[in-house]
Amino acid sequence: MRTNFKNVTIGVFAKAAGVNVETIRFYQRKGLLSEPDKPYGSIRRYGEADVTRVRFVKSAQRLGFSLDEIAELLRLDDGTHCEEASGLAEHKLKDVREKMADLARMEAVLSELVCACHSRKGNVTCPLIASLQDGANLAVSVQSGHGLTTQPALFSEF
Amino acid sequence: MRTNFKNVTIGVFAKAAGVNVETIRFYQRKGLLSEPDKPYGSIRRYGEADVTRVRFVKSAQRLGFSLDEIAELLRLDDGTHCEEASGLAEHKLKDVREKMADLARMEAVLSELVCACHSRKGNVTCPLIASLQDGANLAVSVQSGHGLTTQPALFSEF
DNA sequence: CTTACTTCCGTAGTTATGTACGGAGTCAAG
DNA sequence: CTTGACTCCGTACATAACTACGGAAGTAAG
Ligand SMILES: [Zn+2]
Ligand SMILES: [Zn+2]
Ligand SMILES: [Zn+2]
Ligand SMILES: [Zn+2]
Repeated sequence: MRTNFKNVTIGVFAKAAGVNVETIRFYQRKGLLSEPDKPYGSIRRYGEADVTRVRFVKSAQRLGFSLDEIAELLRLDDGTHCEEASGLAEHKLKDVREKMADLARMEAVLSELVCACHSRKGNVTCPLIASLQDGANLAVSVQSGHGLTTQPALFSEF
Repeated sequence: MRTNFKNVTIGVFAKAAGVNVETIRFYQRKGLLSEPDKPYGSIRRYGEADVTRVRFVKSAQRLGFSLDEIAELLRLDDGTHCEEASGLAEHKLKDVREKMADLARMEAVLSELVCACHSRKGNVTCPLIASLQDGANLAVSVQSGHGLTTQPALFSEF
């Protein structure tokens, strides 16, 4: 294993974790990472556990968890709260599926518009622009609940 | 038709368009909406065309276009630029499909984790938390190109 | 004419996730 | 002992799309 760190400085640690030094300090401010003590003077030293923690954050982030939600997951870090953890994951899974449905709707409308654009014959006006003007068939109506970063709160208001 | 507005004030206009007054003014600053003149004094008056314009913006937004991209679409508003318009829509469609693939990957990993959590027997540690710790099977690796609002730049850095 | 509601305009705040900057202190090499 | 790289810390900036605020001025009702 090359991940055998002990008492390294923040620069080495950040590089090992694959993030910016400023990101480390930002996570510390957010409480996602603890600020270790300074054993040899006035500089903090980091170890393997810290790299693991950053890896945790980044893994969860890839699954769509926000930093606040990750903080919540980290409070279950001892692994004895299977119920709570899987509850969070199920909630997130629901969010992911809702977002997928939203995107499927967008996909349908967009591909239809592109198709209409390509097949216009002597038409004067672009069908795509025309559709956006009246917005008739564009009632995409994204869910926009909590969860994954979405388009800004889009309720179908017409 | 109840959409027969003429010379209404910004408050009525905003309500008719289904947005906040401040949103109107924000769109004007961004150049998405023009600031009409003040025929009867020192207050601007709005008409049906303005409502149509806001509807355009909101429709395009529902399809995943950003305000900057919508400004671009609005420059093709005369409908004589079918090529350019469909080009933009095709690009956006590509973005939407990439995002769908990203979410499909997240869905797979998340549902697997939830399943593992539910089927753990006498296991001491929660499989979900454990997986996040080492991040082995979590190489979700979201595309994170330009386009739809996504998770913050997630490249698989391990 | 007064009161209450709008409008106008500029500026500042919000949220999420970082990134960057500036100055002071620290550490190791030469 | 000096130089250069690094760390520490607080603060400011970046992005997108709004949202809110404050004060002056206009407008409508009574
Ligand atoms: Zn579990
Ligand atoms: Zn949710
Ligand atoms: Zn077209
Ligand atoms: Zn793109």
